This record gives sequence, C-alpha cells and structure tokens, in this order.
Amino acid sequence: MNERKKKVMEAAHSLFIEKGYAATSIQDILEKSAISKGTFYNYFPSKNELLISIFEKIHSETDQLRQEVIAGRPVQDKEVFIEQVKVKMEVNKRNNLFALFQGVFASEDEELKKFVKQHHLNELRWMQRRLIEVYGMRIRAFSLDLAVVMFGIIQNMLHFVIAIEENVKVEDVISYAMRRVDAAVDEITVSKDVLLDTRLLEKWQPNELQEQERKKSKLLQEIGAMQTKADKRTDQLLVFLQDEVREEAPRRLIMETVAKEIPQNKELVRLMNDFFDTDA
Amino acid sequence: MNERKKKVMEAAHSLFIEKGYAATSIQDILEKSAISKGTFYNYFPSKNELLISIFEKIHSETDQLRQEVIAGRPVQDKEVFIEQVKVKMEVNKRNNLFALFQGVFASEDEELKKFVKQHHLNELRWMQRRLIEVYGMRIRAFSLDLAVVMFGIIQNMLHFVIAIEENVKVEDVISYAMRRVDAAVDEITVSKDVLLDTRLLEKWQPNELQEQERKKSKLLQEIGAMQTKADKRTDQLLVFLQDEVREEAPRRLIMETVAKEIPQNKELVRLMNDFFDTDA
DNA sequence: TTTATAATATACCGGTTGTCCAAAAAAATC
DNA sequence: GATTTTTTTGGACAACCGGTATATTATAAA
Repeated sequence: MNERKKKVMEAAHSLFIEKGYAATSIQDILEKSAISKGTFYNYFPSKNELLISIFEKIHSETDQLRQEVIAGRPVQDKEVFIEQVKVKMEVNKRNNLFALFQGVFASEDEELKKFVKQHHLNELRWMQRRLIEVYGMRIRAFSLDLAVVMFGIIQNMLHFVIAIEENVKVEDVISYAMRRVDAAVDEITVSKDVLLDTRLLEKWQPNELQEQERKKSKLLQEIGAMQTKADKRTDQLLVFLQDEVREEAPRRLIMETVAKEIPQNKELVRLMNDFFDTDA
Repeated sequence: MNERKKKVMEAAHSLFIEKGYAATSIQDILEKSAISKGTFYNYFPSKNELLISIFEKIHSETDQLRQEVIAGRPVQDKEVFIEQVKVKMEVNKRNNLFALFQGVFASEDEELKKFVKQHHLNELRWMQRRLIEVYGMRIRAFSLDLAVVMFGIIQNMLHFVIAIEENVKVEDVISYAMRRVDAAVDEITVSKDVLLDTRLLEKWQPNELQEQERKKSKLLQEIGAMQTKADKRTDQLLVFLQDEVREEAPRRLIMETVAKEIPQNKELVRLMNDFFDTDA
C-alpha cells in the first residue's frame, strides 16, 4: 500500500484513539498528516471508509498474532486459548476499540454498523469453535451459550475496570472468566441447560463471503463511476466487466485483458486485484 | 414540570427511539413538538441536556416500577429479583437505550458520558446489593464479581439476540443468567475465587450526591448568567446567594427571602426549589 | 518531451448546533 | 382594564461539520 496513505491512516488512528472518532474532524487529520483535503478524498471515499480501513488493518494484524500464538501447540490447550483471547483484548484496549465501536453505532452509517456487527459475530463464532476444541464435542450443544457467556463476562469486566480506573490485568480477567466457564461446563453438561441454538450463527454469512461482497460492491461502484465519463468504446468494455463480475465465476484473465484497454484504469485494476485475491 | 416542556421531551424521545440520537436534528424536534427554536433553548441548554433529562425521567420511572415489584414481598425471593431485572431490561429494549447510550459515547460530551457511566455503576451497585440479599451474606466477598458476571451475561446475550434478529424472550435470558449465577455461587463459595474488591464501588459517589452536584452547578450557572445583566443592588443579592449555596449547609429560608427581591427570578426560584428538594 | 497521474489549495454546498435579538403574545400584577 | 413581566416566536447569524468540484501544479511514465 501507498506509503503516504499508510501515514494518513496512522495519523487518523492515533487521533481517533486520543480524541475519539466523532471528535476528530477531517481537518484534524489533514493537519496531522500534512496532506490536503483533495488528497484525502483521493485515498478514502469518506471518513467512515477510513475507519473501516483502520479496523480491517487492526483485525488482520490481530488474527495474524493469534495464528502465531497457536502455531505448533495443541488446540485443546487452555493456556493457548487464553493467550489468544488476551491478544485480541489487549489490542482492543490499546486502540480504544471499545469506544471506537460505540462511536460507530452513533454514526448512523449502515455499512459501518454492519461491519462492526459482523465482526462481533465473527468473534463469537471463533470463540464458539475454539471452546469446542478446548472442551471437546461433549459441549457442542452448549457451545454458543458458553461463547456468549464468556464473551459477556470478559467484556463487562473490562468495561467495569476501565470505568472505575482500577488497574486489573487483562489476563487476570480472562483467567477468571475461564474458570467460571470451566465450572459452567461441568454444571451444564449435567443440567443440559440450553438457551441458544448452536446453529444460529451459521445462518450469518461468514467473514470471507461478507468481505467478498464488499469488494465486489466496491468494484461495481468504481465501474459505475467510470461509466459516467467514458466514451462509447470504453463504455462497452465497462459494461462487459460489470456483467462478468456479477457472474457466478468471473474469469480473471479475461477481465484483466479487457481492463488493460481502458484508460485511467489504475484504481480499477487495483480493485480488481483486490477482488480476485482471496487473501488480503 | 411545564406541560409544554414535557411535550417536547416526549416528542424528542420518540424521535430518538425511531431514528437514533445523532440522526435526530433539533429541527426535527422543533417540528414534531411544534415549538420554536428560541423556546427549545429556553427549556434545554443543549441537545445533550435534553437527552439527560429524558434519561433521568426513564430511570426514575423504572426505579419506581422496581419498587412496586418488590413491595410486600421477601427480598431473598429469586423470582422478585428476576422480575426487577426484567423491568429494567425491558425498558432498555423498548426505549432503545442500548443504542442511545452508544450514541452518547460518540458525542464526546464529558458531562453526558459521566452521567451514563455513573448510571452503569449505580446499576451494578444495585445488583451487587440485591445479590447479597438473595444469596445471603456468605457471598459478600464475591458479590461484586457476581454482579459483573450476571450483568455481562445478560447484556451480551441480549445484544447478541438483537444482532441476529432472533426472538428470544428477555425473561428467558435473565433466567438463564440466573441459573448460571446459581451454579457459580455454589462453585465460588468452595473455590473462594475472588477478582474484584467488593468495596471498589464504594469509592464512587453514589447517585444522590452526584445528582446534588448537578443541581448545584445548574443553580450556580443561572446565578452567573443573571449577574451579567444585573444592576448593582441585584448583583449584591446574587453574590450572597452564590456564597450561600456554596456553604456546607445553605439556609433555604434565607435564600428564598433574598431571591424574592430579585427581578426576573422565575427560573432562579425553580432551580432553587430543585436544589433543595431531595426528591425530584 | 510529452503525457498520464497524483497532489494541491480553495471555493463551495448543504447540513449541523447553538447564540442572539427584536417583536409579538400571553400571563401576572397592579 | 391597564401596566408590567414573562414567555414565545422566528429568523438572522456564527462557527463548525463532511463532502464535492475544479483549476493548477508537481511528479512520474512513456
């Protein structure tokens, strides 16, 4: 990614942490990163999209860390699980993500809200899966309940600790929650107490598809924008791309070949690569 | 309270529920309640203060309901406790308070944030106290932990249920949480597992003092505002009131007598009554 | 060197909350 | 009923906000 763009994101990020999302004006970001307004809107279509970019970066970095934590260690190891949770929570704390998420919900921006919500559900799904790995299939029927319980305890505990400005270690909180879940597992396997259907989350698009949808819509948006100022020939090419990207299995080679013939195609090509690369 | 003012609050309230806090402009409120901008700012110094007023009203009404639920029934009755929790949660849900609170945090208004935070702590304190009443003194050492756990489970569960748009009854969620806490109580009294010091909350100003501080500051603000357009004689009276209200134990009768001699004292008198009335 | 692309500065738009004020209306007081 | 006080009105205004549009300049690719 563009060095300059990265710099803007970092400046914005630190401002968001420092002053909060809503309280940070675009003017502030411009001044801190020493760019002009025009440049800013070249990089990001809106303040919200900038925030999403920052979120995405944090998440992917966090997931990376989580991977590293578990690498070469047994999935049922409770310590590994705790460490993985800790990674996330500490990132959240360090980046004031709690506050930022809340800011999002007030923004009334549907896309942004959806993004945060989806992230929350992903996180829950992750925890549900990991809990099954840790405690075994016997807790499968209660896995979603347990995930929500564990999440709730940790989140509320941290929230409380932050509110009263007391110093309690994140790992102590997580361990505490883990011990409560330990006990709950024993108890629930006896009482067979179930609240939520384990498959509730399955109905919700998993992350990758959601991501892919985002990318597709971005690409289509760009094509649409280009059409407004395209000549006849270019327009035909663009229409083809539009149709192709909407196909079940868009053919990358063809699309790239066609795109080559379109003038001012840089952003288009960038978004197309983004669309076809399953990994970010 | 002024009928008209009440009407404005109701209009704003319904708009906030409908469209959210940030998305509701003052203009919207003016139109819905059919008043002018000038009048609005006569009633409320800002949009934030209006929101606080609404919160206060909801809270006091909810507390009232809670009182009624327990009236004449034993404090250790679990069903009573569950019903009381349910009252609050249903009010929250009905009034979209989750979303409104989040809107608050985005507003970056310090007073508003403090208010919501204080409310959260009050709620925790209430639950801590009630848990002791329900389970007895033996859980005293773990009461704060348990309160946070219970709160966290309920809140997260409800949040999740709303997110996935599934219909799960509020009371089912609360009962579920209650059963988890039941088990946790048994387990913890054996393991003696403690995370948070029970007295952590004591340090935080209880609601009444906080309230009183708010009223005092409002009163002082009004006095300050009046001073700017007061003649010499009036100014002397105002200065006296200012000093008196800052005393340990302000003398109501004296202040009221002095206030009578001040022209255009309506709002002043109103705020003074508010200040001296311990009950709203 | 030419040409395409990126970055700049700035004016502008419609929106926001909140201030201010003169004038009209309503209420309270004499 | 007349006078005074209080409340309400409605709109101009200021200072912001996010975002658009554009003409100009700088930079890099051909």
